[in-house]
Amino acid sequence: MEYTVQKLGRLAGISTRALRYYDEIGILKPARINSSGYRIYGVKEVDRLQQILFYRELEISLERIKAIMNDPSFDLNEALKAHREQLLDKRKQLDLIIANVEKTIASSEGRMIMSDKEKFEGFKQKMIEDNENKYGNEIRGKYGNKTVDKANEKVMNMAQEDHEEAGRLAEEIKAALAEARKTGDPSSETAQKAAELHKQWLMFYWSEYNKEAHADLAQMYVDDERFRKYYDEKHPGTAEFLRDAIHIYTVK
Amino acid sequence: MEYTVQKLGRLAGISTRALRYYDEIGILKPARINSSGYRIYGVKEVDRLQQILFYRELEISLERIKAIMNDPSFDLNEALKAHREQLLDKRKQLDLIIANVEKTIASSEGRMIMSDKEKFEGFKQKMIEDNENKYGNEIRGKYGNKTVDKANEKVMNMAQEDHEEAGRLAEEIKAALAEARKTGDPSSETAQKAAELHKQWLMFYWSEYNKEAHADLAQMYVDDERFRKYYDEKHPGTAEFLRDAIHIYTVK
DNA sequence: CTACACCTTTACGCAGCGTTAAAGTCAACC
DNA sequence: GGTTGACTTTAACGCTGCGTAAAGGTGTAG
Repeated sequence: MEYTVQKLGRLAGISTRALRYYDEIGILKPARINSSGYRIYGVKEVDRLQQILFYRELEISLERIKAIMNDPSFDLNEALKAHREQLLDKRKQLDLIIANVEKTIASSEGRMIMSDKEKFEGFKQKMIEDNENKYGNEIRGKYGNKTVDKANEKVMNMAQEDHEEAGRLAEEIKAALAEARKTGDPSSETAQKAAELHKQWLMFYWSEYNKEAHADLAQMYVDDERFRKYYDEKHPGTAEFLRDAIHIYTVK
Repeated sequence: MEYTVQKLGRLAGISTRALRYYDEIGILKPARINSSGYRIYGVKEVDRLQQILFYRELEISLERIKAIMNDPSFDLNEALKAHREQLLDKRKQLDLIIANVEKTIASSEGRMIMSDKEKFEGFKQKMIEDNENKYGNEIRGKYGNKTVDKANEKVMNMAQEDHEEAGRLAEEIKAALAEARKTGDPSSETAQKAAELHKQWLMFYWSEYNKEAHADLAQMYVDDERFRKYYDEKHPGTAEFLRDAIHIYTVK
């Protein structure tokens, strides 16, 4: 069977330009050139093109493909088996990404909540690791994995309504805190109410309440820049005020 | 948390050049520029970059990503669903290519014949031309579709271990054949053992054994140049010898 | 004060083609 | 045998997503 550029292109699903380019760079030369200068490809070229496409599917550069295929020690069978393995790996990766997209869809429809980390699961990027280490691990080490992990777990699986409810609670806490700060007294009634609200809010994320952990968390709000920023946004010192209120609350 | 180019690059697993490029094309601008002209990125930019990488993994051009992320009426949900469809398509195509590799392996081992069209299955989005293969169709007509198709099906679904086991068997057959050929007698014990091994090997690919089909296949090994080549590689006449041995084996 | 690792802009290079442009070829139908 | 229309050719520039200098400024540790 003989093919002109377009016929081979249609057969293989690539453009005529690509075939001419392959000729140009010497990775796939036609079997012969006819009297009018047309490129004519034969059976061997078809097979070679198939090989090229296999490699290209693995995102190997044409340069390297050429080197590989011109290597006299090139073992077709071995190469094919390697292809199979690599393609199976690729499929696994793809499955991860598909799972990710599905989770993201669920998340965008409010059926699920994703942690930032989850959002990027499936992408080979090592990513946040370094960063996670700086803060995440530090805090984990200090306050224990269980507390943080359980919170994460619950946050991740929490239904949307819960999230909204928690959001309302968070607003209430903010309001109560703003009110309480005017008194300047963390043991005041409003301050203690804020601490109580904070406990309730926490219970959306923690599986079980524990005074010590609550007190530790309050300290974390002061120690960790990101948390502190959240509370101190409008009124500096709020994080510390909340910590004090919670510390009083937890020993009562 | 604030990041310079290199820090953010390390965080996200991309180059500083890429970050400058993203700034240049306006897809990701730093939160601010410090007094020395350094790019400083903040939390929002980190999130945005993660989004960008997410889209990029889905093989969307930066141009489109930019449009997507700048368009306030962009429907995330719709886009995600479209992405999912594309990814599922991609997986289907990948499965086709994997099946293609499996078939090509079978073909290179002489267990199967592929039409030119088949060789590119999975690479093309659409199958357009019916490009008839001289051999494939001929032999299908001659020996029946069922035999060949069933073999294909099984090859495609075959598990890894089976494949390796089959490979070992193929080696055994080769060895037995080489041994048997010395006797020159296809009815000799070693020749019959080779035929028996060949049957076992076949059973990796056929769903059920059938003496007639086995005998037909043996004849095919002689008739078809490509199969014959595989067996005659070292010792011409081996294909015929095997055929004779199998013919004797199948009437026993 | 000196390393040295960072940062900046400018600018050319590269793969793997897509895309004209200008011109020749082939088969079919009139 | 002439025209059409789908094919082919070479030559050349364009595009994306950066890599890779080059030439210089900055930050900080020793």
